[in-house]
Amino acid sequence: MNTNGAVSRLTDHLGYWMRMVSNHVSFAFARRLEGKDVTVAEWVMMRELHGAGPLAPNRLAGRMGMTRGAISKLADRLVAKALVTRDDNPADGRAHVLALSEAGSRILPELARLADENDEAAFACLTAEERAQLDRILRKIAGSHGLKSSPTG
Amino acid sequence: MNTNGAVSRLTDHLGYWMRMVSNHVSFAFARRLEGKDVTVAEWVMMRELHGAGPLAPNRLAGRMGMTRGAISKLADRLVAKALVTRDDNPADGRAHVLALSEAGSRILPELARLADENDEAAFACLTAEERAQLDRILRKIAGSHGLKSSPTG
DNA sequence: GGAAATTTGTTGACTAAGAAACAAAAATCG
DNA sequence: CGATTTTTGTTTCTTAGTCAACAAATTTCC
Repeated sequence: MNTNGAVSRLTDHLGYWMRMVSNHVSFAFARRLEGKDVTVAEWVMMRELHGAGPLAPNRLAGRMGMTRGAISKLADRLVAKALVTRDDNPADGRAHVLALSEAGSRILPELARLADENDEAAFACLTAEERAQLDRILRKIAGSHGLKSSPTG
Repeated sequence: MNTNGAVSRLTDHLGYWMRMVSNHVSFAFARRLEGKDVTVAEWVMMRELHGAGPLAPNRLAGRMGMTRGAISKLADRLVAKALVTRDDNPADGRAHVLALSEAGSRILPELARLADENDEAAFACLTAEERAQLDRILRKIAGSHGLKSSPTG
């Protein structure tokens, strides 16, 4: 393709459709989160803290594919909303420990339900076999590129 | 899934893997564009102007899934780099006409080549059949949600 | 044990986007 | 025609990131 200097069509790229669909799913989820006073990035952090337990900001940065600076400010917001707690790490004077607060734990299932619904709605048009294929293919790509984190942007 | 109030795993969501892979592809492309002094959003606008010919900012906003404000500033940057021209529309005193400049047209094939290479590299791990499946599935999802624009974010 | 290097979290400057307010031009419609 | 409404692009303010500089604490390595 594109061997003769011609410019291939934008829509020939799998990456184009990937971005389109991915963006749609993210936007749809953001819309669902409206009214819960939680952003997608905030939900990802809460979800991460739920799944992995209390974590240092540094570890979260790695898992979420964000910089430490971004995590610092994101945690600020969640602490301000009282959904996450930030404590000193007694074992290391530099480090902190971020954890879900009581209130955070309480609303998490509701947010998770919205996430489930969003995923369900986004891929409702696919047959079970197509979903399985998509799942397998996406995991194969992720595996082949060593993707383990979950970038938010 | 999640019928008993339990919080399903984050990685159970197709949307999770979609975002992960999509983000990776976009990041990889941004890396390829480094040194060309062109951002991904700038490339998308140039590509759009190449494919559809001169366009009003308003039309571009629709096609690119961005606000008019964002297009205005994006065009500012491209005009400053002399890759795009912005002229008054003689037929409508409000409207403008954005078009690829001579220089923009000249570097576009090189950028398109980078896009092709990026797509190729991103999905190199897939068999021809898997690519066809992925392409079909993504287009099916996009079609079912009426996605026609190409959001940049 | 102590100097140097590294790690950790925060901060400030910057960037790119969205939302809303705006002015100018065009379209609508009595 | 002329008043009102709509469209168009810009601008301002806000948001949410990155990057780089930084201070404090820890680790490394003689």
